[in-house]
Amino acid sequence: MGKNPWQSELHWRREGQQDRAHKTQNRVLDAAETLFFEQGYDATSVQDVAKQAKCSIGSVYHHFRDKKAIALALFDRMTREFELTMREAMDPARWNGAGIADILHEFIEFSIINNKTRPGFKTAALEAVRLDPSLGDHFPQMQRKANKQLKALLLARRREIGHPDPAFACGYVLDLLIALLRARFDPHVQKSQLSRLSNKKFAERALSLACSFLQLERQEQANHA
Amino acid sequence: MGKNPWQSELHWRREGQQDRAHKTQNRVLDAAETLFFEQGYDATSVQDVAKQAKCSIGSVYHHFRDKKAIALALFDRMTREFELTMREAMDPARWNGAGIADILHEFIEFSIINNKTRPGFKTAALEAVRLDPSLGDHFPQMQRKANKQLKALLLARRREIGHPDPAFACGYVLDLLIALLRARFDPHVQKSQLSRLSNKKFAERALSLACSFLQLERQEQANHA
DNA sequence: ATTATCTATAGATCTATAGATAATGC
DNA sequence: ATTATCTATAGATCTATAGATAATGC
Repeated sequence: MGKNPWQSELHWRREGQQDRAHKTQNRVLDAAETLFFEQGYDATSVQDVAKQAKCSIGSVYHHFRDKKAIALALFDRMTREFELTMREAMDPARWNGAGIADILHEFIEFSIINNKTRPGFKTAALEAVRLDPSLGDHFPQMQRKANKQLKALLLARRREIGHPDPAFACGYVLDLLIALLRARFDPHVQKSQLSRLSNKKFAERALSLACSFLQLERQEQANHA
Repeated sequence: MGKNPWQSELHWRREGQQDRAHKTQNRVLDAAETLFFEQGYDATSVQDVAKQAKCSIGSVYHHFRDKKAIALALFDRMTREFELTMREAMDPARWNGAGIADILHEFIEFSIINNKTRPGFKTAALEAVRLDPSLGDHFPQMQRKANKQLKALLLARRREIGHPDPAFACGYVLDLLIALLRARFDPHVQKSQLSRLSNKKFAERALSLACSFLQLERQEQANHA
């Protein structure tokens, strides 16, 4: 019997020893990412995942303890990617000389791109939490952390802000932008006037709304873009 | 064999002849509304629904052709309720003497209440569309219609609006409010600063944001509330 | 007499495992 | 020698139906 293969760092995924092991695991996760997003976790059978990953169902179960483990490993993979991106993006050094408008502009652009390339992120997170409620705080916490860092970047430039309560205003503006982005990109949401605008126009309007709410004084827009 | 019992107006639901038939059907739909919202359609078995509705699985299948039919009938029931409410709420006669701020205030309050009493509405709609893609436009169309009527109510008061493009501004403001409401009430969304505000504060801020975007001239707020 | 309800179960998945076969890399 | 892959299948649901029993209301 030897040691329990599931007692690795990620207890739900086998620690592969060969090269093809890692490749197969990633193919399985890619397949799951696609299918869980398109059809949902419950409506996707492990057989479906195996087929899409071009391997057998036995192989899937060799690498993942059970179906749930696939979803959890997928969430883990996405989380790592997201945190890596955030660490880079939020580095204060990157933003020397940039104004609030620049930062918000970049945030909007980044979110638009991210929503296109990783449409299944939110779905995967929700599924993971449903399957393992002990994860319940992980995703919100991660987002809250990103929000906090972003807010700090803005507040470091509070001289630009005309709003009487800069701390509140920054938080509110970020919530507002996130809400707008979701309204536009979440496929679960009705198509509205927001989705009829071009990406460019949408970004423009969102930015100008945010700037006017903050009552920015010097509109030093996009001088590094 | 007689005539096909499913060939009624709602082809997925049996036309009940007795009193208890209607009661049972409604109990089944109530059960489905609860369980589909809590666990999702796929994760809920027909057995679960029968148990929650306090009837047998055979009874469920007597009234509904298959599991899918339950979800479609539920969507149908919710849609009818929603349209009825809308018809009343949007009646222009109801709004004689009211200003834009009054209307928006009421819209926000109504949405808050509705989100509490019918949390499963959106979920049910999404499930219905997933099960029968030919319904794909029904829900967005309904929302678009409601939006249009609301927009008309606002535009009938365009004298109050200072924004240079009132038509665009009204559409944008409604999208904005809907996005904010979703960000606050959609359980699928992270808790943010928005959810930490009290309902009253939240409504206040949202309203004031909307009014300032429209550049309302006479702020005749809540003179009938 | 007709309609609604119940119990029991056939048949179709779907998850997960067992055991045989093939590939890897020390 | 060890690790990964495959095929075949046991066992657990879950959907949907058949057929018997009970309630309704003309």
